[in-house]
Amino acid sequence: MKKYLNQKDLPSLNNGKKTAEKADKPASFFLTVYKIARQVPRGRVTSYGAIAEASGLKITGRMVGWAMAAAGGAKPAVPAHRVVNSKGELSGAAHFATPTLMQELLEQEGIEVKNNKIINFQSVFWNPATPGPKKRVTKQ
DNA sequence: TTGTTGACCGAGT
DNA sequence: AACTCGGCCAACA
Repeated sequence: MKKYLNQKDLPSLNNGKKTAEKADKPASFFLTVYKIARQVPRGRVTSYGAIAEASGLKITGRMVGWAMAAAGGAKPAVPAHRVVNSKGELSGAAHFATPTLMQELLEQEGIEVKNNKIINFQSVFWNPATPGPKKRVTKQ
């Protein structure tokens, strides 16, 4: 599998001018996804779908996962280990340097992982769409 | 160029 | 409870 070492190597970015016909839209959702992922605080996690939703772009969790797969060498680093699926499972663990690395990183941040799944997922979940106080539910 | 495949997700069978 | 399916975008074969 091909790996991207840094942003310059990413496909379809601004310099690629392929998808950048309009200026009011990002040329690629990669950067948007990375930006959101980097806001996840230490000791908290979010989900692929939540990032997709918060991006405001028409992308789905699948695309976020794909972006994460390419995030390996991105600078600044993307805390991809803090992104799990909607059930709190470490579905991306296999993509790390070692199959156990993702879990180890999470445990270092005080997150309990058992059976490839986060314990107390609900309480450590961090929603990028509502990062602040959890009042105000502007959902339509 | 067309078709298949994802670190997904929720709704429908 | 297990399974399929549509939606999304880009990369491969």
